[in-house]
Amino acid sequence: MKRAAYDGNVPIQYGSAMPATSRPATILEVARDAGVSKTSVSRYYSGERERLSASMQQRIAHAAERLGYQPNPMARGLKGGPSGLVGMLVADIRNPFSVAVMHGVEQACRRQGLSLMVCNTDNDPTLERQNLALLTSYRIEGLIVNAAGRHGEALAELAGGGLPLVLLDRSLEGIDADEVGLDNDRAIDMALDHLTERGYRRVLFVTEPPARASSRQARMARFESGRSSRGLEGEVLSLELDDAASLDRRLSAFLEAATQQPTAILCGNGQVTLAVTRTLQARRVPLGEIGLMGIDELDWCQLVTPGITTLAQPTDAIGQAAVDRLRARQAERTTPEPRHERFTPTLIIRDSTCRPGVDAPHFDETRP
Amino acid sequence: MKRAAYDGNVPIQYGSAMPATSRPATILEVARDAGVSKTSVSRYYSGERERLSASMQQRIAHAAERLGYQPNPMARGLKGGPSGLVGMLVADIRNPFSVAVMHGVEQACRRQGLSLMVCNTDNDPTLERQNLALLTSYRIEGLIVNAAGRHGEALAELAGGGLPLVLLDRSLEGIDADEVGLDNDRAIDMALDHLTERGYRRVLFVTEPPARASSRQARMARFESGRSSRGLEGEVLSLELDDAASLDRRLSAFLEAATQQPTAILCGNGQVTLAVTRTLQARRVPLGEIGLMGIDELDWCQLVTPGITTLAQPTDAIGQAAVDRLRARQAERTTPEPRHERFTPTLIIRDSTCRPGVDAPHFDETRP
DNA sequence: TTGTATGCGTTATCAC
DNA sequence: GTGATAACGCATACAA
Repeated sequence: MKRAAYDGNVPIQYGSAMPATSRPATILEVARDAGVSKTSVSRYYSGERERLSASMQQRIAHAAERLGYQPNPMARGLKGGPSGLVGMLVADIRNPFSVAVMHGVEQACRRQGLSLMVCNTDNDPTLERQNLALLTSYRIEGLIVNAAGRHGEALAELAGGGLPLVLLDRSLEGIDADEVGLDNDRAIDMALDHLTERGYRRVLFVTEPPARASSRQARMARFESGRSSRGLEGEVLSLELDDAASLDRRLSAFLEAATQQPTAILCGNGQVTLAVTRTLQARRVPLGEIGLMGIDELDWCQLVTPGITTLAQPTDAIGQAAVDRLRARQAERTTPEPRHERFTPTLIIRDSTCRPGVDAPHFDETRP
Repeated sequence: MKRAAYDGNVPIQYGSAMPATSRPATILEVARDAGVSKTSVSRYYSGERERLSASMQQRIAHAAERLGYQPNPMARGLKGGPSGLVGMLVADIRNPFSVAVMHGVEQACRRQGLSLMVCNTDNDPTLERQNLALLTSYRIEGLIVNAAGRHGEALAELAGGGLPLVLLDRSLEGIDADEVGLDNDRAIDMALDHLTERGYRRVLFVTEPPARASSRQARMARFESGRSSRGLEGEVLSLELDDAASLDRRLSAFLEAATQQPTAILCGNGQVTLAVTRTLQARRVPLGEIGLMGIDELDWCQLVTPGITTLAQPTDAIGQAAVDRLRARQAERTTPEPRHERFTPTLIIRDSTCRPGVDAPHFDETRP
């Protein structure tokens, strides 16, 4: 059934590329305007441009520009074609590390001609499920997950259903998916080596509860084994960061314990570093004399006197790798062996790990 | 406008309910399984549930759950129905302020049963245009923009075409859109009042180049008028933040100028505060003696000795207001008078604006 | 209350 | 090379 609006006289003379109506132009309108069939226009936009005659290409290009035509991804998606969409599930959008990786993912997607659809779960399993449903409903071609990881079943099913899946900074049992993230063992080793070298003999590892995140477990486990193998004293402190009072109490208890050993604190991630630094400052704890070191580099780590030593993750590379894995999975029809890609952090030494009178203050290269 | 499909009344179940095939179930399959027509299933999910008999509701619900059915938003969108999608254009996803507002927007959307699609433009006009095309191609029902604002034409066209548009922290000439953001005049006044009260008589306002962002212009203009009306000395320093050397040079020139007046620096936004703080620390400038104050509250402002005084924006409220404006525009068919919503910041006083020997050190309530 | 028929914009399968 | 036509999954007038 033809509608009058489509018959013949498509309005003319738009200066710029602007649709006639508020509604975007359709492939049919372009076809009419160019005097060709829908099929040809479709071919023009579906990578079969070479199979069209030069004159037809001209006409289509011209008409499309005049009408401001732009293929409708909805309609494309309906037909089951590639959506050009990659989904990403982020546990906490306000976490700078997540944002940094997201930025890397986004850049990589752009280079591949893909669009990224990000969903924040706010660490809420319900939201995680809803967002998962939303993403799949848009027929994403791949999914990058950096979320709590309850409901592994849902993810497992998606992966089993053939959706390329990459786990970021997480691993999930029984899931056939690629993993990309920090080399946690290496990171902890680097941290312990550095602290040992600086003369600290007693170390507290502070982490958020590891139950829900495998990377936290990995770091914690490596810390324990690495600490004892190096003959260091110390322990692990695992708690929710929103409970500032508890953190203060337990941190103080550790620091005030009767011991002569030089003491340091190692923070399991950036959020922990923030919370711990707050507490230490409130207690007027002298940084350096009490060592402080964190995983994840943040804007302010060089600003807090005397500068906080960190292990910086290569976030852009991690994001890029995640997208690469997705593409690789997409290319091979056969599901390959799940592959794990682990990145080595960069040690940024500042004076929070410089004991006064023992080492000469380190020159902070990141300082202007 | 009905939007029953995603209002949360329909639990989306993974795990127990999963289609046999990897491809999601369609409305037709549910209809078959339940022994009813497509239409009835459609009605069930389109807010006309009450008009169906109880037994039919039962059968549909059961079948849908068994098959893991979930309406396909692509197909829905094709028919021109409400997409349930709100778009957001962000200039810089790594800017904590933008992320904070985004989080507020997201929460508000969730409460309204809307989904949010965020696009980062990385301050790149080309990307801005591409992302704009992407968003519109998904038939978003409203657009929240916090981006550079070149290509105002494209936005103007969209708004003219009836797309509800909200400008965040920006205004664009000749655009008929709502605006939500900080009350810039009030913020600057509060800052100048505070600095004056603390005895500073000479103030430098540091801002990124205001050409592309109206809020920067507004703050700058108000600063100039407010400064002179208060009889304060000072000037405006406008520069790109990536040029650290230039910032260092010009900042030093200002501070070292021969004058007896107590001097302070006011930072136009969080990014500026970060860059300026870096420079001051490198120069070993004593904060407080030289006043420092910033617009935007950041994680680390309380950590940098002796704590940086800031004006905190109510980011959640701003995000919520943006979505509210969108809904209001959506409701009224007639385009109402563009409305501007301006929020008052909260002054968080720390010791970077406490001159030694003049005021007793302020007790920082944000410190534990 | 429930079902039938049609169109939304696109791509794939044919035919010419 | 190019074009007609049938799906794709859903919503909606319209019919019963």
